Amino acid sequence: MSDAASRTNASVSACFEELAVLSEILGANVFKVNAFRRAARAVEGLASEACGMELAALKEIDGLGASTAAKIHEFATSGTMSELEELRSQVPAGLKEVLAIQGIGPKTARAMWTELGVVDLATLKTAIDSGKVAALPRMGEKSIAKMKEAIAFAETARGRIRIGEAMPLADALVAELGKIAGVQRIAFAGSLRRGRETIGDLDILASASASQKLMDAFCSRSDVARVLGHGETKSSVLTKSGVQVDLRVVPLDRFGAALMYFTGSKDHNIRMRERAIAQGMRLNEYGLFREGQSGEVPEGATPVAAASEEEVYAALGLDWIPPTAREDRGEIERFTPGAHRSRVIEISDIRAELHCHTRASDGAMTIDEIVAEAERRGFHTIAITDHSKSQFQANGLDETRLRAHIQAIHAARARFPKMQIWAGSEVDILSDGSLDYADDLLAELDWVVASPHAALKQEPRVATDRLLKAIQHPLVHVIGHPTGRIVHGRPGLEPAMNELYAAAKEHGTALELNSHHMRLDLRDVHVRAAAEAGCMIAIDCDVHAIEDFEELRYGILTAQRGLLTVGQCLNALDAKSLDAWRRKKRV
DNA sequence: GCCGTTTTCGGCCCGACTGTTTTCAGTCG
Repeated sequence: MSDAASRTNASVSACFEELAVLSEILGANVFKVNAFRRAARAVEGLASEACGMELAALKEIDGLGASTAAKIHEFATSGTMSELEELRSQVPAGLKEVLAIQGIGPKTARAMWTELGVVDLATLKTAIDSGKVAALPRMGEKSIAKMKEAIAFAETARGRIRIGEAMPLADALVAELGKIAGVQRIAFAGSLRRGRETIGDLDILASASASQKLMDAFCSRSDVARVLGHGETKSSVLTKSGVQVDLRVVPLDRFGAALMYFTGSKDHNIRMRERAIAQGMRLNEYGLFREGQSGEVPEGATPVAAASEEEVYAALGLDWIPPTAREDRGEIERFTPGAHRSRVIEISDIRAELHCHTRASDGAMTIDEIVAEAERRGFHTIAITDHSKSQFQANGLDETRLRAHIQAIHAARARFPKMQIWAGSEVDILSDGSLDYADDLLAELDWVVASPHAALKQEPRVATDRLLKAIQHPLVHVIGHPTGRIVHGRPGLEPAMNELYAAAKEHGTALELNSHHMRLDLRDVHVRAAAEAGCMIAIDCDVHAIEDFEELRYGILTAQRGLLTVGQCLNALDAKSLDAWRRKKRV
């Protein structure tokens, strides 16, 4: 761990998270534990690399203080944190997986470790079977049974699922349950509504005149594998595909407060409740309430605001904050009434698709089919960008085929007079940063997306230089999926992103936010940092088949999480401006 | 460990649920 390669924000964040878990097991002050967790999230959401920052600058970051800043500094120079090493030497490594079991918290984990010698899941199971766990205080028959079930679940659980799997499931559920008689309002909440790239479980919120009927219907759906809980206001099921879905029913006049509460994030909610308290109010899932003389909210009090999110935010002195911004990353300042803020991109702003594949390489559509679909969606521009020759497994085009393809694409212009149709390529950025076609051929193309596809485990410095070379190339318009990561698949390259942003701005090269839910690359924090650095971003769907156009919604959610403004998105330019931007690379 | 329109010390979000208890500790979201 002594090379600079692993000193990313993700690894710093993981250290703080581990500090939290280990100190929690050791019985540390819960506020100290929370402070470590908050530091972990603060670093994770940082625009620039924490390890490259000065101590003084680190201390200024919300959620970091003298102690956590010093730890980051130590990590930057030594590759580790001495306090973390100290805790690791005290706590068995396997206890972390014990603490991760649903229903087992720090107190229980600690008791089982110190009193029964439980050090991992295997010793936990042995301790349960031998009856030793049952001998602990407050540990009865039901607790043991639940623990066994939770262990079995943990051993088979899927973990978080990608947004592209969760969203269709949520849409279908909301549509299906919304048809049940008596349902007045229904919506999904949680991290899905915030547009996170992965989702732990689905949260669905409803108001209904006959709550029990809705709950019964929910629990008896055909794709339910197991009912985890079945009450009048809250039910949970596990679907056959292994996804946990929670349904909660709230009164219609409290829907806004509940939607806000269940949308989160937890950190955002905490900030909102703190804000309520500072104004002599209390906020919970039933509404915003004014405190009485005693400082408590009187029983049965009427809320100051509850029916809509807008009301609740307004009563707290804020403009409505979009769910994608609710991560405790400065949104309160941003959405203070009167604060200047540029309009963030929306799906209806997108008027061009600049990265797609036809049957010439590995796509499923013809040129005409893709152009027709783009036109149908109200786009003014489409760039056809099939793979280059090194992508032989994707039937990449050699020079001869590409020249013929350019002719075929240009010929389509006569059939779609209203569309701006560009002959392009998604040219491979080879491992040394050179491109897969010679410059003279690239110059014949209207549009060049340069992407890394192979050698995705390069050292960060090598990867940075490789991508910089492509960004600086005078014929390249966009860097496609810059890191090559796959969500829940592979980490991809870990270049010094700040260097990429600076070079992209200087050379007028755009960076892609690839909308496909498997990629989402750039990711949200990258988009935010790139936008702050003044880069142009292309939001593309990397279309291979007609349904891929629908991936745009995930790209837009990610862009919104990155606070990308309309003016910084290539695909939101009008046809003439976009063409003018393109031509800057063709003089 | 962090933080400040009550504070540089003394607080730190809130409610529900569960199972174990005769009043509440622990966990979760």
